[in-house]
Amino acid sequence: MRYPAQHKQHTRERIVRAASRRFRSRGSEGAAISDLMKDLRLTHGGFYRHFESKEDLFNEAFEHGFQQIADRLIAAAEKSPKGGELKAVIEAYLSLDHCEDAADGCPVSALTQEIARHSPRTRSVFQRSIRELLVRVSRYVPGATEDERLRKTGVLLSGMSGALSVARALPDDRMRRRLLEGAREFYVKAMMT
Amino acid sequence: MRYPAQHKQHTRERIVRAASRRFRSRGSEGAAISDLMKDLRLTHGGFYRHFESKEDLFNEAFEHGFQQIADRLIAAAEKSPKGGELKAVIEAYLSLDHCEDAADGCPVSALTQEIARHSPRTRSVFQRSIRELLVRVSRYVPGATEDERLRKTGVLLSGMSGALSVARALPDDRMRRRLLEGAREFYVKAMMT
DNA sequence: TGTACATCAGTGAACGCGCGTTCACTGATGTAC
DNA sequence: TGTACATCAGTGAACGCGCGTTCACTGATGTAC
Repeated sequence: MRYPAQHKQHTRERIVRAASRRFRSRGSEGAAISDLMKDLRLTHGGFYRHFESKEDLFNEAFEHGFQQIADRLIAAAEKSPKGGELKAVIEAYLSLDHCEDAADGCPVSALTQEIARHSPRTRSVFQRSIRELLVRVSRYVPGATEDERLRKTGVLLSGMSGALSVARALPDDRMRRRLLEGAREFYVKAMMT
Repeated sequence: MRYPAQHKQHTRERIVRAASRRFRSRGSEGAAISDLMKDLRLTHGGFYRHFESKEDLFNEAFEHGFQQIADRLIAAAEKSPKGGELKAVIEAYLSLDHCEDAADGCPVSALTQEIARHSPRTRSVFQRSIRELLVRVSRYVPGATEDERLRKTGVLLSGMSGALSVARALPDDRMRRRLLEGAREFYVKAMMT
């Protein structure tokens, strides 16, 4: 059957959103295309009307995740009291909420390790995405020059993503909370100076 | 044919070592048992004389990787001048060598994200392994109490693993070096106080 | 000491399953006339 | 305005492949006698 003009684009966006969640919570190999399509009450055959390959979807999906986490960190900063923006960013990133919700969380802490093993194409999409994230977040990070702020933001975000990844792998709730708490304190203190 | 008494154990250890390297460089899904066994000039059928399942091997393999990285960091500390131990640990972890050699590198920066998606059994092996690593490395980290030193070590190692994972995913060599360098400077400075 | 049998690490074919991808088909709506 | 045809998002069976796991078999050496 023939669909209204914007129908196709709408479906495409729904696929990206659903995929982005699934990839972040299960990894790219843990999320099958037929399951993705089932999420949207579609069948797997139609997938290839929208994307050339699973890898193409993967790339778009984590790009979308990068925008989502940037929006979220910026929202946290903007609603915090003047001067507390960076602290708010750190506490949002290293929150228990973020730890427990990988599906809507930062792609860096969910997918970096497998992206390192993906194709050059995927890795360059990753590089572009993370650079944009850094640019957007760096305005809350102190530093004499733009360059210095970007550098510090890179260290901060990669460091926090490591803490979050480890926390998610720990089965013991207490140990997980202690790591997150320790990391929050550490980065807030170390980044303020 | 029947083999000498210690033959079986020897083969088992060879499998663990080969698997440990392969898993760290390709992930657990990227390393097939038949390839692992081929590395040792054996066939895949014999694998199950040594391990109950691939998951069991995976667990032993990353445990082995944890010991390896601990040995390496301690060796770096021990051969550094008095008072420079922590700096040596940080610079060894965040070295370009370590970045380029995931196969013999730290399992945290190679496998944590997928371990978070593995079974509780695997995650508890991970927890035990990382705790041992922290205990061994914490003696070079300043802090008033053992507890404080462990905490700081956890933040440090998880943070460095994040920087290393991101660096490995970046396709651009310059950006990778800058991140590693920035992280080295940051952690050396922040951890000394 | 010699003989018959047991052992068991390793072999390689086979099984079963999941999954990415392809493809002939459907059928409601748009377009040409 | 009405009719014939084209379009194309979505369907679902089928294909091909990789891979974890199983299993009957091999054959050199150890053990029982």
